Amino acid sequence: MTLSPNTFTGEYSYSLDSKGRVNIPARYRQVLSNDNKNTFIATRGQDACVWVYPMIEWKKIESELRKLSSVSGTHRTFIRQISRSASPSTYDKQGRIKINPSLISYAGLEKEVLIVGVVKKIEIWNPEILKLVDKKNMELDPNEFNELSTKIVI
Amino acid sequence: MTLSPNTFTGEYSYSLDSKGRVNIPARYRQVLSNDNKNTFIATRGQDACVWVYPMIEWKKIESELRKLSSVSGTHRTFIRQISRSASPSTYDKQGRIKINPSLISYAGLEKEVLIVGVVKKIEIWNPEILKLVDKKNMELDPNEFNELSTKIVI
DNA sequence: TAAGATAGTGGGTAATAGTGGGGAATTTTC
DNA sequence: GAAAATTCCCCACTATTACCCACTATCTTA
Repeated sequence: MTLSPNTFTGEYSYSLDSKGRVNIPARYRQVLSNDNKNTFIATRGQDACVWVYPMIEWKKIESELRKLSSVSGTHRTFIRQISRSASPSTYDKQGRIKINPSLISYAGLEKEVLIVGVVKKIEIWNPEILKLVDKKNMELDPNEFNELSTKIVI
Repeated sequence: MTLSPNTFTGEYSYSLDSKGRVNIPARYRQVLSNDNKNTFIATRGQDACVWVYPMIEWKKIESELRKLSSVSGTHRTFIRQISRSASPSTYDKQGRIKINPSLISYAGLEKEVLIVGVVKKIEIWNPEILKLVDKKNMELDPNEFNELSTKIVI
């Protein structure tokens, strides 16, 4: 039952408690490689959700950001936008990480929360919002979908 | 919870006290390598904010300055600008550094202050001003921005 | 199907982090 | 050289966080 390390699939319904903690599904914790030091980085998703990277994966992004130059205004803005919402959290004895308040409000999270594994990272959604976003996307980009399907064979 | 040394992410809301002191977030102090000797260098940002470098990172900038002839004209001007207003500050027992009055007025800082980790350095903003700057930047170069994000963010 | 093990949820408490201010030491100014 | 101002170091209070324990639900295995 050992899948590829640091690879997340499947979805789970968990709860966000009053202290802003969410459980990372046991299966996700089990596939984490040791060099992650039980640590994830939570940040704003492109969609209205929270993206959670295992530490190793985030470091790749970080090293790309380091290569950008502060001489360029666009680069500065870009670095700031990505970096400002990123905060690390090591999971506790019960397997929970802390999501900070600004991320919770960005993603509109309430008590019931949907955790979705999207291969390299994990998404945390308000299930209501995901339902809406899904619906909209399906209507919007049937073409892009077709295009994708020629590239990726399942 | 040990991420890369001397790397700053996330944002924090702190206050600038009547003596011109701001707290450096505990998490930032924790990732500092020892050779920084608890010292930061505060200087004018390219945007309307204060840039705060850990000492080690600042030394790299100084060495760029010494190699002036080998870098481009813009780069040279850039380095000179930030170098001339730079002043070091070692944080006190409570983790605060002193920001000198000319920097405070340059960045338009008031009591409430936003501290943003931008990977190699730290920015200190008046939150109102950052909001305006953000808005302007987003409108300015959406294309380059998207290009960057497809390359770097996964 | 019973019993042990594992997983998820909630909450209390000790330790840490942030804020404000006092007073000694040092520098500046007249 | 004395007074004033500034800087630096320390202490104290409060809010927040991280850590720990306990309970329940679910899954596994005999």
